[in-house]
Amino acid sequence: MPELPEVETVVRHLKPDLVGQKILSFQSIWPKVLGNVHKKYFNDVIVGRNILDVNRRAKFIVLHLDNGFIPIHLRMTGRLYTNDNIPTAKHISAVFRLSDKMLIFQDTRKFGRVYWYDQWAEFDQKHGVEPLGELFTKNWLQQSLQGRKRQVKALLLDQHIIAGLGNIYVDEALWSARIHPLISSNNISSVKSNRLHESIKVILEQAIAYNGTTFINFTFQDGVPGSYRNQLQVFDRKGLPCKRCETVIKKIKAAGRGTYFCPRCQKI
DNA sequence: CCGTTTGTTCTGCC
DNA sequence: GGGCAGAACAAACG
Repeated sequence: MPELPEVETVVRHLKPDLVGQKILSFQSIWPKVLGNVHKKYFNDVIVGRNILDVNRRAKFIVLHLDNGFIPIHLRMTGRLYTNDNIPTAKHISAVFRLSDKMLIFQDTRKFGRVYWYDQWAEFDQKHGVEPLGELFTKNWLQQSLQGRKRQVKALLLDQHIIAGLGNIYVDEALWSARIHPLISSNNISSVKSNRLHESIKVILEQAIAYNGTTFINFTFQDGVPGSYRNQLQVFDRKGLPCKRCETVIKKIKAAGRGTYFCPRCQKI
């Protein structure tokens, strides 16, 4: 379940491998892998094009071509990696044949999708503010919370508002800022809002530094796994003592997701 | 069969 | 009609 730090990690690993490569062919193994474009058109528009850059927007890995953009969403179980040969692994959704390697999209549950946009703005405007970008200020967060009456966890998971946070890092950030996941966003004080702002930034930056968390069995091509799992303070700690006050961590449903919090540190 | 996962899409309520 | 909550959905697995 890759979130912002995991997608960022994938991008940083793939970028040197992909920039400068030419797309020779594209093969969709899983018929529904293309999200917003037909196979024939996609083939026509990308074959022979060069990869100029690779970056991240929200939870998308974006290949920048000289005539448009290929955003790839991993959803829950997607993996993107390069390989010298045609892959023999199971659950391959798609393969890009490049100048001197293969780009493999492997996805056990097949929720992941590949998209096509010829205009950056059309893709970009679908997503909210980047929590590590310049627009994510203390003021912005405070107004975004104050101006709505939504459960704060649901608000933070809403990709149209903030782009890139998922279940794990929302729970971590709310614990760190001592905010109950179900509190209505307009009832969050400016002190807590500022604390949340800081928590989100620090947690995401640290998770990136650790190459992310959430790939349970994930290793990169060079065998390095994401190790932020060892830094988690509250997620997946149901029944264990809070690391701040030793109260037993509870698990509830919030925004339809399993949600971990400390009932003493995070009061409504 | 059920629960779990993400983000989109829908339905229904106020 | 907007804002919101919650359910359904796409798929696979244990």
